[in-house]
Amino acid sequence: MELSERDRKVLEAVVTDYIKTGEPVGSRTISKRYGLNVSSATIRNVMADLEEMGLLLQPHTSAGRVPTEKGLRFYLDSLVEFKKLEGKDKALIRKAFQESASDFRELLRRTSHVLSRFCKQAGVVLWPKLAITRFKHIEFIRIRVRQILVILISKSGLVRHYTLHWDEDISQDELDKFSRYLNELLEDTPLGEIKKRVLEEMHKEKVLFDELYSRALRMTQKVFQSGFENSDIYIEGQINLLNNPEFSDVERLRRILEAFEDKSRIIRLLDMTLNASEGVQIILGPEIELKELHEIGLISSPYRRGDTLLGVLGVIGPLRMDYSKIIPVVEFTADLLSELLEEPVED
Amino acid sequence: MELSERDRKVLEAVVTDYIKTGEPVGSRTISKRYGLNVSSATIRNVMADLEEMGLLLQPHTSAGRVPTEKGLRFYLDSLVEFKKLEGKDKALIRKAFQESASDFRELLRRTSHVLSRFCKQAGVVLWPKLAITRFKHIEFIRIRVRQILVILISKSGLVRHYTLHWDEDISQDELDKFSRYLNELLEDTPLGEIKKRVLEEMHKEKVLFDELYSRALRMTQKVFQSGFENSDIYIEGQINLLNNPEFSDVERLRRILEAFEDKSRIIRLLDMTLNASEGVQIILGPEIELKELHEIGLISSPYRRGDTLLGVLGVIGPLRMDYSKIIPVVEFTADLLSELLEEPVED
DNA sequence: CGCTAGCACTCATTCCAAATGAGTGCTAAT
DNA sequence: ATTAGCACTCATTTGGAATGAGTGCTAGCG
Repeated sequence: MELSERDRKVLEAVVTDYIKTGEPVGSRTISKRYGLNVSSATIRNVMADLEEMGLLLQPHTSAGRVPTEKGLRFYLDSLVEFKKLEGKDKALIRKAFQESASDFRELLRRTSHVLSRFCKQAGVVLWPKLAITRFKHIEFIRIRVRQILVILISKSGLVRHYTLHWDEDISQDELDKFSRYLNELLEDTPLGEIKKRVLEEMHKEKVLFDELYSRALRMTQKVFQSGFENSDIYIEGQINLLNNPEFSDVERLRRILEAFEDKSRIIRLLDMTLNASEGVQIILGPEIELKELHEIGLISSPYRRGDTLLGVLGVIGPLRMDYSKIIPVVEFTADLLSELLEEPVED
Repeated sequence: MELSERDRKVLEAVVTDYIKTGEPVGSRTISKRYGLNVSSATIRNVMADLEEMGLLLQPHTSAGRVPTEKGLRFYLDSLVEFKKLEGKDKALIRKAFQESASDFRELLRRTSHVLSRFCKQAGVVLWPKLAITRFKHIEFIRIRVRQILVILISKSGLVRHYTLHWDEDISQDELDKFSRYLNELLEDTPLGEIKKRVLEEMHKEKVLFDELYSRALRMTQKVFQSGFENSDIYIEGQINLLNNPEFSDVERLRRILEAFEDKSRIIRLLDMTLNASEGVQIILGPEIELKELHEIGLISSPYRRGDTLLGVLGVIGPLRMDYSKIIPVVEFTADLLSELLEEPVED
């Protein structure tokens, strides 16, 4: 597929105009408004070529052209020109963050909020996987007979808790001993390695013959098997999607919102982009197999603390959205969040 | 306002039919389908009377009648006949609960889910106010310089946490002393009374001259001032609202969803019903001053543990919803949840 | 006097055919 | 290679007629 300079210009014009208006765009519009200095007839010929290549498509004879998914992808990969984020906007985003206390949760929620507000679409943030953070503290609280509240705190201040049902009753005193033992044993262990670490420990002599230790370890094992696996996300600004004319059809809208209702699907989607690569990524609905998400696009970027990737943030909207503006916003926000999460040196 | 038996029957018929179809209902429909054994002309006369009283209303000449808010209220207060919940349905609801582990959060989330599924509207559950539960445990974890993670656990197993910024750095050792002291001091105190309790303690002699104690208390004071106030809710099944033809208009839908986006408004609404009275309550949008909620109705009931009201659960939908079915479901679910929360005697 | 059959009237909705206009593909001329 | 010109397509708009659900009113009946 070789495109001449002019072909590319026309494709870009079509995509740009389509993104702006949402309507099929005709040859006359392009020749008049996009400064190619050729007549509409010429544009028509070019457009016919592009259609043959599968980059454009006519909803019906005698309508203008609309980019296909392939056309969009081409545009994104090699044509899109980012609008530079103005200092003013940067300042605004910065300011939106300053309002929030630096509680971790609050920070992430804020992030999804900022994204949704600045991009006028749904903003989404994937929580860090517990597995990548390090152990700080564990606490067992006896809530009632055979029911134990387990609280796990990671070094970075993430808190998870979970109610454990145990088949014999254990006194709070004994549970306190559990915590003391485990807090020492597991100090600073990456949470992903806890299971391994516990297994190792279980085979040590001092544990094999000590009822308390081995109980504590068995409990830990159970906790990490079931309780703390799942990630979570924040989605905010779903209403913004209503502004997109493509979703003013209730049936379509329902399909989208249904996909959002079951967060696990979005989580899987974001997970994909987490492991994939650096920097801003764009996923177009039709490119993936999840058919509920057929009509949406995702612009995402990982955020990090220091060298470790923590999670992903991004913007979800219709396929037709203002990529040239949103991409820089997502990129900037990811950088900013990473910066805010940076461990203060003094620690 | 005196209504004859026949008037009431007609009103009931109009409301019932309107709830079923969503269309203005005409005199002929009523005379044929609701067994009043009078002709449509008679019904017309009655309807004209009801309209004069402000219970019905004609969207335009030559349309059928629609109940006004006043009419709806009258229907709810004295006409509605509940469909008894079939044993089958009860069993289904019970079963839906059994799938969930008895983690408190999980239970409440489940509840909102069940409500939304069985009523085909949005289900909502208001978390217990912390203030009404009792103190179980507090823990301070030093996350980094001058940043302390505070974790509060109530007797019933609710967990709240919150990052505190303190103006001097405190070692983990000292923080541990704080917790030990406070855990003993505050054992079983109702959380609503903590501030008072702390103030009292601050004036005791042993505290006045002990730097550690007084610091711990000051910290507690700050924590309870800012951190743990706000309630939370679960809302699920918002998509169900899309099924209601009255919300297929995108503009209306947006107004509703906007109200949901900012949860605090719904919280206030639910709060109102918490303190108001016993049993199932119904709030019609137009009756309250929150104008974003003008077009919705709320059917709610408090849930409890033993004798203390914990929170509220309910169903949010359009004004036109199937009250005769939803009311029993809400009632039953509230009872069931209360039952599930009942403290086991052995504890 | 309450009820009802009948009729004229209203008005939102549906239907349909004609008009509109945006946009195309093709051809012939430059 | 480009473009002006033209015939053609087809979704959308427009407006007037037909439809039909429902009403209010009147006159007659038991």
